[in-house]
Amino acid sequence: MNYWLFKSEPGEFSIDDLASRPRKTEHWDGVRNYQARNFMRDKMRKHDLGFFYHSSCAEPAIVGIVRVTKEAYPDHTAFDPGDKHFDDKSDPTSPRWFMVDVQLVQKLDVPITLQTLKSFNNRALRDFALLKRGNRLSIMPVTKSQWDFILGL
DNA sequence: GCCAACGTTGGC
DNA sequence: GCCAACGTTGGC
Repeated sequence: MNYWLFKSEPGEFSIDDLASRPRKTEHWDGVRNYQARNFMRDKMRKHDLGFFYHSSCAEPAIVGIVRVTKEAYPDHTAFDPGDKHFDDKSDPTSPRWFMVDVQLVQKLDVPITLQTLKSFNNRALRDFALLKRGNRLSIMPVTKSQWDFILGL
C-alpha cells in the first residue's frame, strides 16, 4: 500500500467535482510531467490512498482522501487536438501520458491548509515533498508516517 | 500581477 | 552534451 498526493486547481477540477461524478469516480487526466507520470504509471497501485490537494487558490489545502480504483492506462486527452492537454507527440500506438482512476473516499470536514502543514515543516513534515522548495509536482509520494501524522491533525 | 523555481526546447 | 531562452507552476 502506497500513499500519494494528487494536486488540482479547484477552478479546473475540485473535490466537489469529484464528489458529483458517478460512483464519485473520475480519471485523473492531464498529468504532463515525466516524474509525476512515472509515479502514476510505475508505482501507483489499485487500492493506494491519496490526499486531494487544492492548489493555486485562495486557501491551498488538503481537502479530502481518494482511493486508486484503476491503475495507469493511456491518457486519451493527449490524443485530442481540441483538448487543453493535447500533445502531438503522444498517440494511441505509443502513448506518452497516462492516468489512473480515483474514487472519493472522504471529503474532510475541515481542510488541512498549507499554512498548517508548513507549521510542521521542521518537525514531523521535514521531508514532506509538498513543502520542499520549488516542488511543483502534481503527483507526489507521501510516506506512511507523513500520512498518519497529517490525518491526525 | 509578481516572481522564484523549475522543466522543456532547440541551436550549436 | 551544454546552456540560453522560454513556458509553466503556484504561493503570495
